[in-house]
Amino acid sequence: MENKQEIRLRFAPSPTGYLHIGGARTALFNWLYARHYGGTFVLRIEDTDQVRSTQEAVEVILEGLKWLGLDWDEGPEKGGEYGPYFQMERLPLYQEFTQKLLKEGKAYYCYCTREELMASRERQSKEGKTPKYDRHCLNLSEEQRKKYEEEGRKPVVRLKVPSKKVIFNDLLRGEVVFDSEVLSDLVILKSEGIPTYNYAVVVDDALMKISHVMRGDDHISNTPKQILIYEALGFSLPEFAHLPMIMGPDHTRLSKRHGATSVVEYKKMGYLPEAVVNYIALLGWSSGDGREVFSTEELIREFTLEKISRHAAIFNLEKLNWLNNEHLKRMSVDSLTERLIPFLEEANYLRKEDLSPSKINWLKEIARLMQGRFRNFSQFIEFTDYFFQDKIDIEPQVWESVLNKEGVPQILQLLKDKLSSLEVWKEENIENAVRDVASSLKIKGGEIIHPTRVALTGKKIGPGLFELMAVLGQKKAIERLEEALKKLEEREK
RNA sequence: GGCGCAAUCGAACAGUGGUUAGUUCAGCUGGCUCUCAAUCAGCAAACGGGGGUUCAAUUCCCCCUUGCGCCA
Repeated sequence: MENKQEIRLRFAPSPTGYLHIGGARTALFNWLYARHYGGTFVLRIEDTDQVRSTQEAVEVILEGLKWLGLDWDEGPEKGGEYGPYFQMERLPLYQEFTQKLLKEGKAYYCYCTREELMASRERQSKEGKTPKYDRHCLNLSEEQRKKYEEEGRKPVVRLKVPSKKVIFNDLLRGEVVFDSEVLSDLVILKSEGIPTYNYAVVVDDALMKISHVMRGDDHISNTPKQILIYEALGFSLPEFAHLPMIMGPDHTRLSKRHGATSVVEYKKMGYLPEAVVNYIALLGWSSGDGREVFSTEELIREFTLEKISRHAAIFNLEKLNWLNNEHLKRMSVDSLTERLIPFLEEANYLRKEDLSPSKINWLKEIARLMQGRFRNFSQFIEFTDYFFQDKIDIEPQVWESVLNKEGVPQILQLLKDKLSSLEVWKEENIENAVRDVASSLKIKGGEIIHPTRVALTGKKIGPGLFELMAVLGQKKAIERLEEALKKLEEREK
């Protein structure tokens, strides 16, 4: 009890692509656990797949983690006392432990070629057995070894797998039992001296003193192999917890087919990182009391293993949209405005150098009007174009259904005159003006408000008209009314 | 094919050996005479099947099915 083990978790992605939603969720749960218990979060890059690993992928993964706010205590760009944190820089370590296993007779060189292995496998299948390595090279004589070497064969190293039941306790699922009889003598070091996945993971997790291995449940079947390696190496076992997977709406593994699966794409689309974190936390975890909107700090506080579910979850964009909106609503107008600016620039709605204090105040007004009325910043851009562009487009359908109607020209004409004469352009005065026009024409407010909104914004929906007009400004409002009147007149002819 | 993991409304989660099986998203209906993508109210919607154990099973056990994964 006295030397209570330090809590250390890790996220160990392969840099063969972007950081996808599933990987992000695994990273998040490890990070949350580490942060909740005051442990250490390690990032390790598993780049032993030399064909598919790229430097760009490393960068994109780091970018994704940083954007989500999942900071690591040890790993790339940070270092740490258990480095290096790239597996390709750890090759000598794997060699060292392989030599040890070889010396102890727990592993052996295997010179079998692919063809020989396939032939053996086929033979076994024919006999109705489950194919596994036939241990042809287990007890090679020096002579035979030399002969193979002379033939130019490059050996792999295999672990001599003892016959036994491998039992481990999964923190989420309880006892899981595998019979090692179904396992072949697995390759731990490939002929080029590169470790296999299962071997590198074990050496690294052990050397990096990882206390809890938390990963997707697609690794459950790898766990017995890894345990055998731990045992051969004489390392003590970490705790294991296998998280349920995240699937696409068609219940298949999340992939490009399902649209945006890269975390960075959500950044581009204008989702808040804290909302994405909140959402993926909800994929497999719950507070138990029905609350769903959590800040990242709250997640750290509340996160425990007991509340993780065991079955696969399906990624649902609708719910992310809702959650993003909830986070948006909880934001101050100031920080909302700040987050908006990069997207406004991207859309060419403004330039950074034009950001005067008065312009920023105006942006804040727009943000205040729109807060809660959009799901992500891309949508904000789409919904607010009329504030930023000189000309607006009115969809033919909208034009027909709202503006191209009997009485509308008269209404807009009257309103335009009335608004032109307004000396103080503020919400209250605008509302009075509109209501006056309505009562002088003996029509309901809505009959004037709807066509006016379309004339000014090109949209049938949006913020309350009077506050919208106040922010839009007198000049633009009148110009657009004129524009609409002109077009209506042309239609008449 | 072998082995493993899982199974509650369309989706995400709660929950219980006896409950009108709950919440959120989406859907639908209605209110808000200023629209909805805002907001409020309401409706609909689930314990995969079969055996046990038990007075009683959605809940515990077994089998099947289905889904997913790993290996081949």
